[in-house]
Amino acid sequence: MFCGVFSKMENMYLNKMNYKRLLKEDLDKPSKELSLYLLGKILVRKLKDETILKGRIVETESYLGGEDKGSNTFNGRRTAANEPMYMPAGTCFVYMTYGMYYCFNISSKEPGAAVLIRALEPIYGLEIMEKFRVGKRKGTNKLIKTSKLCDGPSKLCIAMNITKADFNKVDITDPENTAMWLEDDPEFDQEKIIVHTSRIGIASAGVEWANKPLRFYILNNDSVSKRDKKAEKDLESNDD
DNA sequence: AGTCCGATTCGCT
DNA sequence: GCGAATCGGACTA
Repeated sequence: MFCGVFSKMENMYLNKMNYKRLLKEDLDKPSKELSLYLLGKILVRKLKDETILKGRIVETESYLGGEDKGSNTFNGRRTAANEPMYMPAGTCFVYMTYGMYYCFNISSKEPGAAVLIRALEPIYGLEIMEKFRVGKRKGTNKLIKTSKLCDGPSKLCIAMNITKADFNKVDITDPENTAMWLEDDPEFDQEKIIVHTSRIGIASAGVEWANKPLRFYILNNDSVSKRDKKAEKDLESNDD
């Protein structure tokens, strides 16, 4: 990728009109419903120097409160660290995991529940995303395929420069917040097939909750973090 | 493509 | 102390 040169995808994007910013009422939905609603929506990031980065949400996971053993809020647990999950729908919840990565969630309507944004299809600002991703790694300067820039919950935080310090507890629907927001894409094909499958990385929650179909992704999208071939095959056979 | 492993900080017990 | 909603590199095949 060369400086100042737009990719084909970016040029396509530039020809489109501006999309509508999502409002509080758009996100005021229970976690599972919000997970599905957010698929296809555009996450927009404006850096301090006004650089714009955009990615389409292609994979989400729901974390419920109460009974959900995979959730930080299991059994009503409420601490300073998980407080954003109890805040109004549209509140960003950014936490550190494995000592070195962030995960970005958006809280949903029910107290103690949220949606983890697991993957984006990079749409705009690819060069800058790549710079953030490559810069974070030590050693190699190897280029990263566009579809691999944001194909994981922490990769997308690096590529979009989403940090806990800047975004935890921030309302993504607040018009005053011009650093990050969500946009609708009226041209997104709502008929796209959505795969419902198990969540990633919560085996220690036990099989019952680890296996619940609370992860959702767009079928055949290259930027999905982990495909479930069995679930995809089952969809196929139901489709006849 | 699948599996294994080390990195590294923080919040909870 | 312990373990984590992960990632990338190394290795196998």
